[in-house]
Amino acid sequence: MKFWLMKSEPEEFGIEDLKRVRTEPWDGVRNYQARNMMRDEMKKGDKVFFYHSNCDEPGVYGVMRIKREAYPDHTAFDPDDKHYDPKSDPDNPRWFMVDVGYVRKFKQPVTLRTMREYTETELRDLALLRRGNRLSIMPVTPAQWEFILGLAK
DNA sequence: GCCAACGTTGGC
DNA sequence: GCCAACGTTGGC
Repeated sequence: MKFWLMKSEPEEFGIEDLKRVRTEPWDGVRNYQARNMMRDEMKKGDKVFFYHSNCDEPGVYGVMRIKREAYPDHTAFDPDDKHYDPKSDPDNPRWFMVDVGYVRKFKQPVTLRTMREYTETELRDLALLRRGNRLSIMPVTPAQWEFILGLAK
C-alpha cells in the first residue's frame, strides 16, 4: 500500500464536501506528472492526505482512501466543462481520474506553517515543501505519513 | 492582488 | 530542438 497527498482548493471541493458525499471522482487533473502517478501507481486502498490549497490556512485537513483505480476523466471531453481539453480523444483519453473515499477529518489540521518547521528534519524530502513545488498529487513515504499523522489531532 | 516558479505552446 | 511568451498554481 502506498501513501499520497492530494491538493484541492476548499472553495471548490474540501474535506467537508467529501465527508458529505463520501466518495468523489478526483477529476480535473491536467498535469502529466500527476496523471502518471494516478494512472500508473495509485491502487485501491492507498491512503491519501487531503490538502487544502489556496486558502487562509493551507495544510492537511484529513485522510481519504482510493476507492477506484484510474479511469478516463470524461470532463476532458465536455466542451462546457471548466477542464475541457479538445485534444483528449475519447478513443485515446489523455486524462484520468480516481475515486476517493472519505476516511476522517482532523480535529486540528496540520498546517503548511507547522510542516515547514520540519524542513530540515523529518520532512526534509517532502515534495510539498520544496520551493516552487506546484504538483497537485505527490507521493508520501511511510515515515512521512506517520510523522504528519502524529502532528494531527 | 501580487508575484515567483513552473509547465505548456508554438514559431522558427 | 530551442526558447520566448503565455497561462496556471498557490503562498503570502
